[in-house]
Amino acid sequence: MAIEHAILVSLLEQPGSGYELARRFERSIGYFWTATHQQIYRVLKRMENDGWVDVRAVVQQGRPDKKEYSVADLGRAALTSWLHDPIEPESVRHDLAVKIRGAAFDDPSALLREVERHRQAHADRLARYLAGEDRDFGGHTDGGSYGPEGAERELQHVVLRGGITYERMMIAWLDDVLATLHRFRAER
Amino acid sequence: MAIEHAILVSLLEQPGSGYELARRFERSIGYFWTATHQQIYRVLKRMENDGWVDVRAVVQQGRPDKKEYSVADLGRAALTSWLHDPIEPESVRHDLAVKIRGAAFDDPSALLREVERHRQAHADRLARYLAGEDRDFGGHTDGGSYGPEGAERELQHVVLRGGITYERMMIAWLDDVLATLHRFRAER
DNA sequence: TCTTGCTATGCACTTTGTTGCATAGGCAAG
DNA sequence: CTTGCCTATGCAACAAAGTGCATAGCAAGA
Repeated sequence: MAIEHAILVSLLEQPGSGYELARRFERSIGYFWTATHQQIYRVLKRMENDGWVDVRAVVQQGRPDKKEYSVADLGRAALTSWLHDPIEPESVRHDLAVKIRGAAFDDPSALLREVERHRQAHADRLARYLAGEDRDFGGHTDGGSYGPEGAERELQHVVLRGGITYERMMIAWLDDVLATLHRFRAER
Repeated sequence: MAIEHAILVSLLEQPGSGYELARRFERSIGYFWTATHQQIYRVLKRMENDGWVDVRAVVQQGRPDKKEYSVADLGRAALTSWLHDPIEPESVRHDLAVKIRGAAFDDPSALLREVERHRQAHADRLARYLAGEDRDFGGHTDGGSYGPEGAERELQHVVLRGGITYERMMIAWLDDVLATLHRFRAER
């Protein structure tokens, strides 16, 4: 099982609607898990049927009403049980690596541009992460915002540091790839 | 599209049977793409119907006969076309990161063991990668083996270096996670 | 008022991936 | 000669995920 647990964690950190969850999956949680809104609504419905979450209709002004979900006891229990279950170390899926090995059988120039694009995308993500880190975990104690505190905050931070480390690694590796491709092209 | 291209690249590097491909997906290609044999056989059949690959029955002694697949012109063209198509930077799926954020709502001791297990798994993988690097790309010119040469070899190497860099990063990050969890536990 | 855009929710279809099961040849050890 | 293991291929059922489409409230500006 999978996305259910990411949703449970997100709802424990902060109850919210499907729409809000979808937006969190574009940032924060999205650093290590992606999900479309269709998927989220579908899973939320199932979780509601299974009694994992409670729903509350929230009337809003100036925008459509929404359904706010929060974690029910059954959901909390399901999460705890999952947290105690060992999981397999993730298996990666790197299309780009396939392309790189495929470049041996093709003109490398197109790949060069592709790798540069990816490098840029990772540099952008890194910048976003660093901005987020400064905003949410920078030294300043923002009296106005009510973010999570203590352990919750520290654990969010260490996960974000993971994202930052990952992006830095990718950039370094893509530089290695670029250098290799340039060498390869020069040889022809 | 996805696994088709990984298979095409693998078959270009070296023709082989479904069984052999499945084993490559446990090593080499498996560093950045996973696939079960069921999946591979299914896709190979489709690729054969589409004329992407050619089949040749190979009679073997001491073991069951096999079907050796190699890339046909149509497959080669399909690969080239894919190589020239831009792809989206991969989206990650880190169950462990979900668990780490979930640990804020649970006893962290269980997670501590889990993270240590993962750290060990990554250290093991790193050791395997490094051994493979030494074997296949170490300075020695092994006159007896006929590995790929030139660009193909260099590109395989840079992908392997990516795997090595990734595992090193994961180990470093998991150490950070462990330290954070220890601190969290000490605070209680 | 018409269009654009954001909030908000959802269905239907298709593709992909996973799990379980089944078959079969041959080797080696007990 | 039976059991276990490796090679080798495949089907069927199911679960998960992605893609496309549809609806609707409300606001702001052209």
